[in-house]
Amino acid sequence: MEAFHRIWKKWRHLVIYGIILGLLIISLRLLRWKYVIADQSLEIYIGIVALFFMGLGVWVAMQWFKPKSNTAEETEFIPGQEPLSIDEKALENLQLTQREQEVLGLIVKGYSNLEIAEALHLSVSTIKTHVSNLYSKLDVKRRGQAIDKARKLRIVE
Amino acid sequence: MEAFHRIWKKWRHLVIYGIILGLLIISLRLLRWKYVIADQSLEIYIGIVALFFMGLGVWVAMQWFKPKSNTAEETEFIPGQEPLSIDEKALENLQLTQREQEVLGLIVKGYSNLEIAEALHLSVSTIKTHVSNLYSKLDVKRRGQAIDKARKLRIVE
DNA sequence: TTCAGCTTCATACTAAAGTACCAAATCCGG
DNA sequence: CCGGATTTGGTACTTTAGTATGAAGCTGAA
Repeated sequence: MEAFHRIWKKWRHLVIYGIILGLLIISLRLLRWKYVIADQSLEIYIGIVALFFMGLGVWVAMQWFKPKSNTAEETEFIPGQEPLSIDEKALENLQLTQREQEVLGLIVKGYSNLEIAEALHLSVSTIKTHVSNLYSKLDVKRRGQAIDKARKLRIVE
Repeated sequence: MEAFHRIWKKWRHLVIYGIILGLLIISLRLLRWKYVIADQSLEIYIGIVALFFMGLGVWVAMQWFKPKSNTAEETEFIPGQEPLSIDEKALENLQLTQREQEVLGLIVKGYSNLEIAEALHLSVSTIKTHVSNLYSKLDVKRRGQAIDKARKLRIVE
């Protein structure tokens, strides 16, 4: 069972592709089957195909958008610092993760945990986890302190 | 009931898209009744439907992952104004009392109600009263919003 | 493959914040 | 002196915020 789990983890995507191909073939066969079956069945098959391809479209888009993580890390840094720009060095020193920076950005805008969760499509529990870790790294105890510190360190807009 | 509410809040967009999808399918069926499609072009017809719905799926996913636009009100930025000074006019318009201004000043510094009470030699009850009145005048619901609004209105340092 | 770090989510709890309503003392202008 | 606004404080309650802990999946590097 353990071996199966590992194999599944590694070849999951290939299996999904296989299932998709299988479904495609099946749908095509069903379409042929339609020639022998009553006409009204065709509507159902078209609906199935439409649903399936819409789901496929969603999945494809998710694959396209999700792994689109940091490709633009390099920010040109001109010695003469802009007084209103973000202090990249301070940001690096804090070792904040991507999510923590996102959450911090919304906290500064006055979002509640629930609003942050909805904006990022996450659960409130997750937000609380990020917020707690954030406070540890910022060495603060409360939201207001975090906002104040983030502004003083110029790690948010 | 509470759980249902949370789930609804999170997935309501998907539900709406599902309804739209259903309407589209119905319209397709109606189209088929009006324009009889020759058997030879059935495969093409199916292909078009598949492509269309896959595109629709991609679009839905894009909507789903699209970051929410920030509708927060921005302060008018008049060139002649000093960007770092306190906006006295905005302050007057709010009709904040002396105490409320003091409390607001400490709130934006990250003070808790208890800390504010100690700093001003007052009880926490009193601070809560001032804070509540403050929120009413600022038209906000939470501490973070008050901080954000106070900064945007430039009524604090 | 293994492992550390990141992300996600849950439960259970405590602490802080916030609301609603009330009431008393003070201050200040008419 | 009266009355409105301010200031102070309380009780009771609901809502958010925050902590602690555990668990699981994923990813990238060793």
